[in-house]
Amino acid sequence: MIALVDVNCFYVSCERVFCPALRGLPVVVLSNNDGCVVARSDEAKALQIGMGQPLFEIRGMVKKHGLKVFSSNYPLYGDMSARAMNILRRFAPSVEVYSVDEAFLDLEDLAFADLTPHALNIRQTVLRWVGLPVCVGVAPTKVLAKIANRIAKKDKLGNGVCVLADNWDAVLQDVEVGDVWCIGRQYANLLRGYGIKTAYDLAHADDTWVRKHLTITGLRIKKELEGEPCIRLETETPDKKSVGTTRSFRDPLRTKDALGKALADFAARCGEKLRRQQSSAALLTAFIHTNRFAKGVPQYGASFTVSFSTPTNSTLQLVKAAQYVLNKIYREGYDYKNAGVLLSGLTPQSNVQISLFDPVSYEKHQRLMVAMDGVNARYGRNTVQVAAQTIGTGAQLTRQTQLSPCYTTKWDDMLVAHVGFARDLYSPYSSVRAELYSKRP
DNA sequence: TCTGGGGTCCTAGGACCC
DNA sequence: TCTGGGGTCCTAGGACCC
Repeated sequence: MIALVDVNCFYVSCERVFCPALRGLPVVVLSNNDGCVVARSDEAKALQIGMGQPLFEIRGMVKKHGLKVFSSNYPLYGDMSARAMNILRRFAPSVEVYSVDEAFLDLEDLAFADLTPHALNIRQTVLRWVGLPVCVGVAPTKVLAKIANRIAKKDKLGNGVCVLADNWDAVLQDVEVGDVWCIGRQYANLLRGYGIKTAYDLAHADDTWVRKHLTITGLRIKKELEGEPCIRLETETPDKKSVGTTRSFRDPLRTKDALGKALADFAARCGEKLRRQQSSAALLTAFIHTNRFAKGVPQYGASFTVSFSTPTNSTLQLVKAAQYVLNKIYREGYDYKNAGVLLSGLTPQSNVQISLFDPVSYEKHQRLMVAMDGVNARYGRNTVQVAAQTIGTGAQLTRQTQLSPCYTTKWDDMLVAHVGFARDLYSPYSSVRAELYSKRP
C-alpha cells in the first residue's frame, strides 16, 4: 500500500504556523511577482478566489472580507517542507518527496491489518512537530492514493485520512475524469467527447484505445486506477535534466543594458543550480518577451539557443553566452515584461570531456566557481558576482510587498519566545507554542 | 495600473547512416 | 516506366505536474 501525504494549502499553512492569528481567516499567498494567487486557505476558497487569479481582481476583498495577502516566501516554505519530509521518513522505509508539499510513502512492509491508525498517527505527528496540517490518502497505487488523499481533503468533517483498500469502484464513479492525476484539461475534454466522464469510466475503457489516445502514460494511469501498480516510487531524487530561471519584471525593461543585467542575474542563478547538482550544460537558451496581456501595444518576443563546445557550469561563460543571445534577439522600442535563461543538455560534471582547443581554461573556471560559491555561501548570495549583473540582490526588479519574515532561515527574523513558565519541560509537544511568539526587536 | 515559475515525459518527423 | 529497407539520433511541440 502507498500513502500520499499532502500539506493542506501549504504556503498558507506555513504562514499560519508563525502567525496563529491567521487561523480561520481568508488568506492567500501570491506568485513571485505579487502577480496572482498561488495558494488559498479554505476561507479564501469560500470567497470564490480562484487559483491563478490576479491580485488586482481581489484587492477589494482585503477591506471587505478581511482577506490577508502574502508575497511568497520561498526560503521559509522550503525549510518547512524539509522539516515535514524528515518527519515522514520516520513512518515508512522509503519515501518519495514528490513536491514541496507532497510525499508518497511505501507502506508495503508494514504489517498492519488496518492502516488507518498509522495514517492518523502521521497526521498528528506532523501537526504537532511542525504545525502543518496534512491529509493522508492510502491505496494500492499512486493514482488511487492521490484520489484517496483528495477525498480525505474534501471531507471537512472527517479525520483527514482516507484508506481505499478494496472495492473502490463506487468511489471512482464519484471522481470526475479531469480530477484524476495526469489527466489535464486537454485529455479530460477528449475523454468526455468519447463518453468517458468519470475515473470509473476510464478504469473500464479499452486498453488499446487508451494507449492510442493518451500515450503510454495514460495507459499506466488506467492500470493504476484498476489497482495494478505501474508507477514506481522514486526514492532518490534524480539529477535535473534542465534548469532555468525566468521572471516577470515589476516595471517593464526597455533598454538592452537593463535586460543584459537581468539576463546576467538569471544566468548566474542557473550556474548556481547547475553546480549544486554537479552538472554542466551543453546548451543555453535565453528569451525576452513583451507583456502578453497588454492589449493594443506592440508585441515582440524571441529566443535563441547557443551550444558550448565543452559543457560548462561557469557563471562567467553562462553570462557571456546570455549576453551574446541578447545581442541577437534584442529589438529596440519595446517594453519587455518577461525574460529568462534556460540550460539543457546537462551532463555530470565528472563526465565532461575537456577539449584541447577550448577558448577558456576549464580548470581555472572550476576553481574560481568553487571560490565564488564558498564566499557566497558564507556571506550571502551575490557577495561576489559578475560585473555584468545587477548591483545588489536584483530585488528591485520584482515586487514583494507583503513578505513575511524568514522565521527559520534568517537570524534577524527569528522569533523570540517569552516563556514565563513551562508546565511540562520534557514533553516534545509544546501546547503553549504559538501564543508565546513575538518578533525579535 | 496590475496576470508565476520550474520542471517532466512522450511522440512524430526529419536528418542521417549503412 | 522504374525509385529499398532498416536503423539511430535529435528536436519541436504538446501534454502533464506542483
